[in-house]
Amino acid sequence: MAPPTRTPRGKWIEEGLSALAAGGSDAVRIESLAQALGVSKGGFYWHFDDRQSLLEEMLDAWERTWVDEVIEAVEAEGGDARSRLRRLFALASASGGELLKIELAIRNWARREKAVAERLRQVDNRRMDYMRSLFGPICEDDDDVEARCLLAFSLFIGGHFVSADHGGRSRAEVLELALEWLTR
Amino acid sequence: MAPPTRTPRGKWIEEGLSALAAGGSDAVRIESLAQALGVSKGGFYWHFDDRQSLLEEMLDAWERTWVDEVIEAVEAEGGDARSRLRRLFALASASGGELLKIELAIRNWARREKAVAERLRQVDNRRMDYMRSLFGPICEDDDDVEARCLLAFSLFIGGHFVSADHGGRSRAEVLELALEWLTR
DNA sequence: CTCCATCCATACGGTGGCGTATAGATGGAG
DNA sequence: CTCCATCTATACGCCACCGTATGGATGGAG
Repeated sequence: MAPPTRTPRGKWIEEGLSALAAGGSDAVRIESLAQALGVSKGGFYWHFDDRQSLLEEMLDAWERTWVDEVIEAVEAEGGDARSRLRRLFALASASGGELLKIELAIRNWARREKAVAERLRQVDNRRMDYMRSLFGPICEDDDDVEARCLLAFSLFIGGHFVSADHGGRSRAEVLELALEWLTR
Repeated sequence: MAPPTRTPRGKWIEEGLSALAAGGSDAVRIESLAQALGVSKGGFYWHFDDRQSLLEEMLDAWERTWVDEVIEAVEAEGGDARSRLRRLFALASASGGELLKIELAIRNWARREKAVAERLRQVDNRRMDYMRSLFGPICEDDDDVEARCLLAFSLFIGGHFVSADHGGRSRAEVLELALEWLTR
C-alpha cells in the first residue's frame, strides 16, 4: 500500500509555502508551482479540490510544524529567560530565513483574509503565553509583563519591516542591545 | 489655462493608494481603478505610460505627503519627548487608518521590490533620525538611544502585524504601557 | 501478465488584466 | 462658431491563470 508517489500532496504544499515566502499569497499560482516541480498541473487537481484547498492546507502545515516545534526546541536547552529569548529569536530566523519569510507573508495575508487572521490570532496567543512565562519571573507586575511581551514580539516581527540604518552598528547589534534592555 | 480636467492625474494616484491600502501592491489593477472612478481605462494611458509609472508616482506622493507633514505636525505642538512620541503614534494611526494601511502595504511591498525598499530605507532613516532627537535627552548613551528607537519603531509597525490578545487589557492600553516603559 | 490505483499531459473554455489604436466628447481660447 | 488641448469610450490582440475533461503512463498486487 501507499505506493511510491511521484509528487505527492506534501510536495505541492512545500512548493506553495516556498512561493508564499517569495512573493506573498498572491504568488502561489498553481501553474507556476507545477512548473517549479517540473510537472504539469494535471496532478494538482487530483490531490486538491482547488487553489483554496491548497492555501488552507499550507496554513495547516505551517501551524503544525512551526509554533510547537520552535517552543519545544527552545525549552529543550533550558537556561534563563534572557538566553531563552535570544534562542527564540535566533531559531525563528534560522533555515536561511525561509521560515521567517513565510511568517511575514502570512502576517500580511492575515490583514486581508479573515480566516487567516483568526488562525494567526490563535498562534500569536500561544506564543504570547509562552513569552509571558519567560518575562514573568523578571518583571514587577502584570502590566510590566504585558508591555515587555508586546515590545519583544513587535521587535521580532516589526524589525523585519523596518529598514533603517543604525550608524556604525549592525541591525543584529542593535537587536541585541534592545533585547538586553528588555530583559533588564 | 489648466482647464477643469475630469479625472486628472491625482485622482488615479489617490485611487491607486486606496487600492494599495486595501489589497497590497498586487491589487492596484488599472482596470479596477477605472471602474472605481466610474471611468474606462482609456484616460489612464493618456496620463501614464503604464502601470509601473503609476506605482512610482504613488510612492512619490506617499513620500511627499507623509514623512515631512507628520513630523511637522508633531513638532508644531511642542511638549516633552514622551508626549511627542505619543502624538507621533496617534497621528500615524489617524485618518481612519487609511494612511496606516498604506504604510503597511508599502512595507510589505518593499520586501519584494528593490526600488521600493530603497525608498523606504530613506524614509525610515529620516524617521529614525527624528526619533533619536526625541530619545536623546532621556537616554544615557548612544547604545541606549539606538535600542529604544528600534523598539519604538518596531512597536509602532510590528504592533499591527501582531494579533495577540492581552487578557483584560485592550491593545491601546498595552501600547500605552509599553510607551510609558520606553520613555522612563 | 493483467489490473487497478495513482499520478501526469494535453487541450479546452472562461475570466481578467495589460497595453495599443482609433474615434469620439467636451469645454475654453480666439 | 471654430479649433485645439484635454480627456474618454470602445474594441482589439495578447498573455497568465483557473478549473475541467479525457486519455494516457507507471508500477505494485494478484
